[in-house]
Amino acid sequence: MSSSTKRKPISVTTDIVIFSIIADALNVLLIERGGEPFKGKWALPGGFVDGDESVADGAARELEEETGVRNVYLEQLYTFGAVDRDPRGRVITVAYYALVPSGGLNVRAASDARDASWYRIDGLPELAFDHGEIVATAHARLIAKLGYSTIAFQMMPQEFTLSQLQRVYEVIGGEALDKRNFRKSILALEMIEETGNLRSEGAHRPAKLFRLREPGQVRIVR
Amino acid sequence: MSSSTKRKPISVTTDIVIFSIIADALNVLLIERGGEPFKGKWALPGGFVDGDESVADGAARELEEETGVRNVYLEQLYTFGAVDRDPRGRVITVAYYALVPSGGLNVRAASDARDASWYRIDGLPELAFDHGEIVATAHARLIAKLGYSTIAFQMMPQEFTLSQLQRVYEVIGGEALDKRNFRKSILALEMIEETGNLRSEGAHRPAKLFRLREPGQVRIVR
DNA sequence: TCTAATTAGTGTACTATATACACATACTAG
DNA sequence: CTAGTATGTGTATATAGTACACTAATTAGA
Repeated sequence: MSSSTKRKPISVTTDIVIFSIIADALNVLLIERGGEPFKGKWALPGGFVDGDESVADGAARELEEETGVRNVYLEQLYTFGAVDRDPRGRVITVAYYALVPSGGLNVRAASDARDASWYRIDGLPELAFDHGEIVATAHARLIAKLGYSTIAFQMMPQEFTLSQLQRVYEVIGGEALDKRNFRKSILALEMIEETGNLRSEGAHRPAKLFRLREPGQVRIVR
Repeated sequence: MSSSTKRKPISVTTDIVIFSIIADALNVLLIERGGEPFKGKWALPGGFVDGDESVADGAARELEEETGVRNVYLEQLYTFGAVDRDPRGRVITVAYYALVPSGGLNVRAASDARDASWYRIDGLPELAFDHGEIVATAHARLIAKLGYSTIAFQMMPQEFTLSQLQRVYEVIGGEALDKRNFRKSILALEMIEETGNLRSEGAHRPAKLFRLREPGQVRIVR
């Protein structure tokens, strides 16, 4: 490795695309920037990696600082390293994406007085830096992984109905699914079990509640 | 983003897992380290990212410096960011993997007088840094992508026979495939066409040669 | 030049998986 | 007690994947 040439220092950040299903729509958490550059624009939560923490730890720390949640699904997405992606200088970012269960989160309380809010993925404002590209990459990854892994379970609360789970698949996948075939294929995975409880939430038959057999486990299927 | 705290500087490198099929086996290109740390140990080709080049450009540059090849398949793999992965200090690496067509390469000539050589993936020496983990990650990615993309075509020379292609799938996937089913599924992709030429290389019927319709194109299939 | 050896090249029947589809059930609101 | 609404369930069909055996074209050597 070359050691004599002077190298312009490169700063390293993490940015996190935090997904959650809210009101039957896929949402992303954004932070309004308080300072330049891109003051007033919306951006992904994130920040510089400390010298004494791993990149993954930095991402988990930022996630907790912005949302107050721990132990949610967090996966490295891609590293964005264009020369001019940050006007302040040479900054590369290791992007992650996180899945937060529906309704499990009071974001504003945890978000350090900065203006944070959820935006529907199909109604995003203009984003700072290259964060639009990062969100698009994360969205594509999420859609792809829905098809060959059990990642969708990571967006469910502790107890959930099969109809709720189906709505998650439909909202992310963007197409309606057959109820009987959906239930057949989900139950065949043997990832969930009945809790024995029912949920009544309307003028109709109550739904059985299910839980994950091994929370946190994500399998590759198909 | 915090700006007042002093940050220990983080250096950024790229490391590249260069795969090629040689003598019906999957091989990886390694470089013998000439200096400390890990002097004499084998390591992945790679080096520091310059301040005025993108991370992807840095990877492509390292690839060309070590192998002399350009325009081969090169994909970002994963970013390895553990605190203590490099004894010299805080260094994170953006790992890539590359696919080089069989027989298209004279590595030693291009490799800048350092000792470079191919190792079978099932007979690797002990590697420097966390490069063993990087190779394992790349190998897993390659096997997975074989199953849902047309990435295998990127390891073929300009003209190739269907039997050659089948051997690539068999060598990477690690299991024998049925000849008729293999040909049926490959031709159904409509990715290749006959060149009209034949290759005779032994005491048997000559094989039809094929070429990619759109070289460089990689599709997601299935 | 004939025979043996070797790899190339080809189709069909069967099995497993995925898809399409309709009605009874249990509850609430009025 | 009736109307409305979301839950819960099985079967038949279509599609995709898998298993399987022989002929063709060449070279080497008897």
